[in-house]
Amino acid sequence: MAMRKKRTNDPEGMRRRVLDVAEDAFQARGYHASSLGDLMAAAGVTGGALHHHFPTKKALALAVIEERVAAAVQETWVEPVLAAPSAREGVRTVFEAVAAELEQQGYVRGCPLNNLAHELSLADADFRIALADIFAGWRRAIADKVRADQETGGEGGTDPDRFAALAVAAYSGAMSIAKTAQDAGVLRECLAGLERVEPPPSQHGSAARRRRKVLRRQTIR
Amino acid sequence: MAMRKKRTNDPEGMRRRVLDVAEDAFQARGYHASSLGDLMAAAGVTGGALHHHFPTKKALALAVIEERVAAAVQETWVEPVLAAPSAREGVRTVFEAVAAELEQQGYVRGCPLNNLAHELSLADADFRIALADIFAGWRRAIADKVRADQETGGEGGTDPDRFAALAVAAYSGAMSIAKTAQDAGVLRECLAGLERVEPPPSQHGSAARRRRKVLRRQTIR
DNA sequence: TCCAAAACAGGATGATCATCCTGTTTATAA
DNA sequence: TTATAAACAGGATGATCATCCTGTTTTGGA
Repeated sequence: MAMRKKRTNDPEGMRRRVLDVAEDAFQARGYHASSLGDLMAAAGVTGGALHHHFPTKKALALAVIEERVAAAVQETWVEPVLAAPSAREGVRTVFEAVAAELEQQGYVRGCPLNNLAHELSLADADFRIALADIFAGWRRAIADKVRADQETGGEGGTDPDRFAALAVAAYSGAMSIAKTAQDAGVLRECLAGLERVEPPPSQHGSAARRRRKVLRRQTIR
Repeated sequence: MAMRKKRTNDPEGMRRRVLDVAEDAFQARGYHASSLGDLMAAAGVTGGALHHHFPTKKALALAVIEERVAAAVQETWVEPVLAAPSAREGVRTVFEAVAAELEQQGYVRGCPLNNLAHELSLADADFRIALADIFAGWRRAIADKVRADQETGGEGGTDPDRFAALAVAAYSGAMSIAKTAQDAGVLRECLAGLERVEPPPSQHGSAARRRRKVLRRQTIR
């Protein structure tokens, strides 16, 4: 009198479970070090099911990048920056929030975008382009926010693209160092430095004029 | 009348050839994506010889990190910064030199330290510590240079550790972005931003005083 | 000269891994 | 109800890979 086993098809749920464990594994161990067998076991999914939703490992990774990594950048960076009173304050908020989170959880796994970017962008053009798009959107969001600040009077002569590039690079690099040192302290140091870049509009105006000149040279590139 | 094949033992040369191809392969394809078979073929080395000099793949990677990656950071960063008139000028020199080199060779393979740091620092504690030491030495060299500048009168209130952390992070992050975008332009943008961090000592002195205060707060961390 | 250790050769091995394939079950629409 | 496709199961397969092992050659000191 063994119970009749009933199976229920749940394609979305199964796909989601696979993406969940893949996102986690790629983040923790990387793409090459994560075997599909491990993922199948962790997700409780058979080979047939996995292959049905993701015919190749590359397809799975591409989905992780486009659906999960992009969303992570959106949630941890783009949305907080857009919601902040200014780009500068948004950047500070994110740095501090991430640093606090890392310090509390006691270990640093690194930035998912950076981790995959290093391992995959030279390996495959599709990977590289998908990852580059995320970097570009991230930078554009910050630069646009600086431009919006400028139109409402704030953030005098700061070059939007330059500030965005430095913010994203400083964060990415700081996360690399933090991951290697397993210490989030460098994030706070970088934030402190970042806050001293082209300090907020002073009352003088001379600084703004000087900056303008260099900005034009910069635009040539 | 076939020639008698003569073999000549050359342990140092063989070890060097293996490290050469391993350094290159780890940089271009990463650790996991580089098989020992590939390395043996590229170096023209047999399995026995490889195993004699490097009993495991990990031992080989550790040697690459400690002997090659550390040396690369020393040559491209530490020595130029020490040789420069000031830390600030040294940082600019390196950024510009690397950007120019990347633009001329047409592609970006990324920073060897960063590439391996991302792939290996969570995988193995020995890897992680070896890589963290290189990061630490890199930062310390820049910070020490700032301190030396200050003792000879330059670089007023700039916090040495903060400046070093930001320089290293900005460079590492910019290289990540450049590698993903296959465009070194972001390096120049980050350098431009970096040069506007706590701008060099003005004649006024008011700025220096303001900076001092924040610097003290920073030291608490 | 002789001998022990280092240096090198090259194949064996067992494990792992991504993909594929043949079925079976479930859902959907006609 | 029935036909059809999607969803899932689970094993097969061939390739790859790091390590190991046995044997040979070279080297340097006694």
